[in-house]
Amino acid sequence: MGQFLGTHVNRLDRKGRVSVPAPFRAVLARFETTELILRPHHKSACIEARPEPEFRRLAARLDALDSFSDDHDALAFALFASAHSAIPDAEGRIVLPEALIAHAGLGETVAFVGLGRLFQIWAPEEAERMTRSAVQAARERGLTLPGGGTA
Amino acid sequence: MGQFLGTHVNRLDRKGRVSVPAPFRAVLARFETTELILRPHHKSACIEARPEPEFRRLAARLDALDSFSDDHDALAFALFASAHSAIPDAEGRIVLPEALIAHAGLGETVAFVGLGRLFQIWAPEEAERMTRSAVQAARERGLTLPGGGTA
DNA sequence: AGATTTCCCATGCTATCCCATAATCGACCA
DNA sequence: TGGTCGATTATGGGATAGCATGGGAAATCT
Repeated sequence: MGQFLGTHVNRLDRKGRVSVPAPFRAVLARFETTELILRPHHKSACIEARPEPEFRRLAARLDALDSFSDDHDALAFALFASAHSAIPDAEGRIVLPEALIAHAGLGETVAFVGLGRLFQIWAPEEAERMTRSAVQAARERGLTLPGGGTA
Repeated sequence: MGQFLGTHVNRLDRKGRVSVPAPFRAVLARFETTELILRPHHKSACIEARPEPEFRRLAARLDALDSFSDDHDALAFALFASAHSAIPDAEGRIVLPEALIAHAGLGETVAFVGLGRLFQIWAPEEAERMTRSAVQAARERGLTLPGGGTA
């Protein structure tokens, strides 16, 4: 399995630890890393997690910009300043930083939502609401993928 | 045979397992995979199943969209968040996730409906009704296949 | 030293594998 | 052409390994 798929709800314990779903860890291995880069999503109340190589790919796009421009600085801040590194321990758990827990409004349980090359961490209720509205948007607005027929 | 053809009714056991029809497994092999991606259909009460490479083809279209747009996020959610990976075991069975069973309203038996490059899983009664009405709709509305060419 | 974090071990649970049986299909032969 | 045999398929149940989770001990920082 090469991409992050599905929604998995796990428990966030008193120490701020949570098990990364086993299938996600398998995907991580496919990226030939153990390291995850966690960032607060710039719009939504969730944490965005990428395998380190994938994050690197994203960061590489910065190089296209002039390193002395204001745009470059702003983007660099957004990308790096509130990012955290996390490596699952022997049991497959990571600790979520306080700041990110607050940003996502997480409680006792958290939902891991697979999104292909990355995944997000939501409060379970919010994750379900997002999924619902995304599916409905796809249905009503006829959102479809470019370059082809019906999904 | 390179395409999923016909309708096959199999039993869903207490553990949520069901045998993938042997001919379908043969088609899967043609795709050079053992992995299936299962998703709830966004409109109908059924499960949609694709060979992993076929799903990947679909997902690749997302890359055409700006990765920070709202449309991209919504689409990614709709596509990935409720997807499940399934690999037939040595006996050719897969387990259907609880959420998908509920979505499709499945009971003791399930119908596998071949649809070419993908197949769907329905409650048998619904499957029969669908094929009936689909044929009728095609006849009444004079539906034809796009892409022309020889009959 | 106190507090916080990381590592390590223990446990219940669930999904996965494995084997055994039954039913079906197709082939081959008379 | 009808019947029998063989092989593959579908299905059921039990064993096993992996996973999520909780608590405690060692290590680290301040």
